[in-house]
Amino acid sequence: MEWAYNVYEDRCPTRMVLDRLADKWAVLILDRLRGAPVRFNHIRRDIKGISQKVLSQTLKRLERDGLISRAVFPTVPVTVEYALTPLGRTLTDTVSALAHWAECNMDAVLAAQEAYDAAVERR
Amino acid sequence: MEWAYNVYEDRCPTRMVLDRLADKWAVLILDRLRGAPVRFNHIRRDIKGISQKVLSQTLKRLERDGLISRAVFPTVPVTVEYALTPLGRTLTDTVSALAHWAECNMDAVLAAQEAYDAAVERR
DNA sequence: CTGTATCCTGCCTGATACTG
DNA sequence: CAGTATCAGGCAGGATACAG
Repeated sequence: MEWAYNVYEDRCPTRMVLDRLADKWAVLILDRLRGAPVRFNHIRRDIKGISQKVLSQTLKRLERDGLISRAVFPTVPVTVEYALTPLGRTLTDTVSALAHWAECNMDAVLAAQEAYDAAVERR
Repeated sequence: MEWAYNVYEDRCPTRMVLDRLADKWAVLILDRLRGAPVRFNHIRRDIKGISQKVLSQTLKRLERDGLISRAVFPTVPVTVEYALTPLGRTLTDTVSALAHWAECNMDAVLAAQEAYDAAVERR
């Protein structure tokens, strides 16, 4: 499969979309939402190291991009559930493949880094 | 396919790897290198908008991660060719799938953005 | 041609505090 | 619980100049 001609162009819409996807937190969040809807602080607890601010920002961006939905329940205090939209669901396999690759090839990458650093050291 | 338990942990090696892949320029470069080896300035010209510095940094990181190789030819002036390593080649399909998704669903995302912005406007 | 070095600016982020 | 507002600091990234 080939990309369309304009992926390499600056500011083409495809690049904009790619920009969103090429984000660590977005990838983790999209994967986290693969199952049932999840609440804000639940995601926050699950994805270690993400700040409230960044989580909020990323969720908003993903919602704006139509990848996730936001449902507010008028409980006290309020409950908000995030879930994948149908569009977002078409992306999960791809995104998970990326993360899966990271899992599987982590060792190879770490070994390569050590070899590289050792080679630099010797110079 | 499920991720290993620790993807959600902070500073796990998998996250480190994911960090590298979740980079716009890295994705574009890896895709650009799918064919024959390419020289530095050739990549620079092809990928619009990338600066010399960022290209240099990203290439070095990808080389350190064992994803691409760097071959120096003692011509005058010197010629340097970058190519995918076997390890890097195992990643191209995944990375290209991501970019392909961006191409195919660009319109849906843009439409979602417009709808979102219009909804915000109305408030 | 293929980079590195330096400076400088702007944005991103964390920290903190506050609101509905 | 689910955010927003504000501020300060750091670091990524552009511009420019220079080197091998």
